[in-house]
Amino acid sequence: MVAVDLVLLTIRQQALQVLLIRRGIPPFLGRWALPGGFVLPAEDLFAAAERELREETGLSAAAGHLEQLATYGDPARDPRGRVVAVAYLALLPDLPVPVAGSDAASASWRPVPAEGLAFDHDRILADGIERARSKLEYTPLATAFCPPSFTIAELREVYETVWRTRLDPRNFHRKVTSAEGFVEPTGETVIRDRGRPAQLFRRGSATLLHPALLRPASSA
Amino acid sequence: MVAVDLVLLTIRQQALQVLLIRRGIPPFLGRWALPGGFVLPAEDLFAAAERELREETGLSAAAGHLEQLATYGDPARDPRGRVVAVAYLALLPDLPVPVAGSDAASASWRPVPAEGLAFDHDRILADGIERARSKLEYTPLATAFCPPSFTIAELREVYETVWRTRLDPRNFHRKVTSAEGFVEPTGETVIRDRGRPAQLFRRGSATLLHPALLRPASSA
DNA sequence: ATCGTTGTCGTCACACTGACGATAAAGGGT
DNA sequence: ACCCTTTATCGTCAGTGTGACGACAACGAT
Repeated sequence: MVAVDLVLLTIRQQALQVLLIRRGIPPFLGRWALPGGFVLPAEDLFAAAERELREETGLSAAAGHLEQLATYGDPARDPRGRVVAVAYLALLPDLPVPVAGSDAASASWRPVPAEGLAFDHDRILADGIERARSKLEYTPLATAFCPPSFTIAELREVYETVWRTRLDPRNFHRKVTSAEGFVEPTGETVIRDRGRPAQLFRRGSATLLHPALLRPASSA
Repeated sequence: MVAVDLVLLTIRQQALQVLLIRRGIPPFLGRWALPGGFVLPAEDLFAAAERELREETGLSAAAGHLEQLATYGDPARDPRGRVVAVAYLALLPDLPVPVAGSDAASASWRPVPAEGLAFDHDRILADGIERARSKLEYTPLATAFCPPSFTIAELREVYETVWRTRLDPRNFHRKVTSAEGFVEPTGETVIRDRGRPAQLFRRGSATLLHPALLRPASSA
């Protein structure tokens, strides 16, 4: 009667992508759906979300970020009967792992926006994306999409991808490095493709950004 | 198995208060608890929250503001067995009604912080208060605590009470009146206690404040 | 009339922002 | 070697929002 559904977001191939599973059984046979499953009788909700995350990706929650999103309880959301779904949102770095499918034969990363999902998963996904967009503004969670060390340009690409915007590299650099506890320099530098080598950074200790990085007004 | 719990906040007697019910049956007999109840088999979660709100206060959700807060599912949170609680947060104007107790004999407004509540209601209440504090920053929801028309000073008292801070009346006035769609003048004026008459305002149409009203740095 | 009280407008220095110029440090081609 | 392109990083400047606070307006009480 109580299920946990996951919105797993990552950035692959310059695009925001979500992990979806093609359903092998009715209802919604053959349709894409968010991964999820029922909560075990003596299991905490967060623990259930962590378990699903591990089953689907092999990752622990520590690698990225996992938080409760919202709960969906429309009596008609599941044709089989009353199922209340507690949705969790995860932001994950790009995995070399091509999704260790456990029971789900065909799981894969799909670009967002995705449409025509099973159940009310279109709305859950939309809510998750909006939450992610908004959290980038006032928390350092963009680093959850990055590997342990990264350049400012890579962090900027995260913002540009999630917000679907272009950001001025010079202003972005200034804001990120002046926001207390957002990123810390590792001291190393690295050459990515062309151009001058960039400094490497790791996540800072802040949980809230001050000042915040507000997205530009027009978000079509 | 699925319950809805309500965090009903209002401002009475210059203080932030929450509606609590003294439990008449075990477990936690005699302790204060958040109002709540089980979700009916064919009932939507939001509808269940609205129903509880109406039963406890006689108010409809339209009078104030009602939103989902979070879901709590620790297997041990209810000694009687597994109950997943979907918590809702409501911000309400000060009711002349002294709480129309339906089944709950002893419901009353209690000042926050309240401690020693039944179940995990201490945490739910704390989460609700923090959500309310934070929402005042970037939404016009402070008006949900006010009657249909109000003065800027009354709106300021809402902020001061919820944030436990003093705000400069002149700066507050400037920010509120310059934030697009926050409040609209009704054209009328009113004399409250002493001093110069104040203009009356009603809620504007905005759902997001721009620019936001950030709370001062130190929030003890 | 004077005073205390509350509401409203103005001023000023400072912080943050967006737009954009300038320089640094790499690789590629000739 | 020498340009040229590319990317990273630092600086500048005007506009805007903010906190601190002065000034005045409009009421009731004395």
